Amino acid sequence: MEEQIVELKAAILKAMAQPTRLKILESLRSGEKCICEIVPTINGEQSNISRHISMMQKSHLVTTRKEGVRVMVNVKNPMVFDILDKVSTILKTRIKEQEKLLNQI
Amino acid sequence: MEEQIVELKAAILKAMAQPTRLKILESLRSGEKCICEIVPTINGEQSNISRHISMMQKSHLVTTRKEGVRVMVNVKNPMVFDILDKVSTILKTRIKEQEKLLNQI
DNA sequence: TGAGTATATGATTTAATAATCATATACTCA
DNA sequence: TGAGTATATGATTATTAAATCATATACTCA
Repeated sequence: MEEQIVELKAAILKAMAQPTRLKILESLRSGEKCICEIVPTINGEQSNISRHISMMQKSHLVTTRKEGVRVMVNVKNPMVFDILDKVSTILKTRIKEQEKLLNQI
Repeated sequence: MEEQIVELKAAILKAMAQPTRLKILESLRSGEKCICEIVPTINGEQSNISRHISMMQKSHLVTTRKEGVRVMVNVKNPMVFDILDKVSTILKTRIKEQEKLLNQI
């Protein structure tokens, strides 16, 4: 696989691989939200969330549009949620395995 | 969603979100490989690859076992490949869209 | 127009990452 | 046992990331 492609793929994953950004994405499962709604939902700092959204926009993970003074954010490709679901499943599987090991003691 | 859970999910994604680690994972699609095989396959530096594999092991993404002097590596949960596939699809979709825009010029 | 609300961004600090070189460790087999 | 191969790791360097505070910008509406 070519270097450029690998880097583009890594960038997509990287844009998801951060707690604050994960929370933002999860909060967008229900659809488009303005930043002013996301901030209290995930209980974050406005400037920090603004930066993370700007980062995800540059990574083509979310789209934004202005509505008056507000900035509406949406996930560009819903397949992102499929990835988040898979990550959840991987985590659940892992925790179940750890529980099994514990029960053997 | 609880902070701990979000951090665990982010850690899983982070373990994938790096070009060298992506290459290592891709090289493991065909199954278990020793590090000495991975190094020339992805054309990387031994010490660097060793560190990345150690990192992915700590993140529970891969498992390793010793076979003589060799260390055999395998992806722990094949669902990781599903995620990589989705990332590919997202990237392809994006590039197709960009092509469409170009054709409008 | 001016107050109020929403968002962006400069500056700073702290921490984490990735790569590289050199070297140590561990195992195998002649 | 000793050479050769495979892997790990300490030390270093350079880069990037994340959070925070303060402030700037932009839009709306009374």
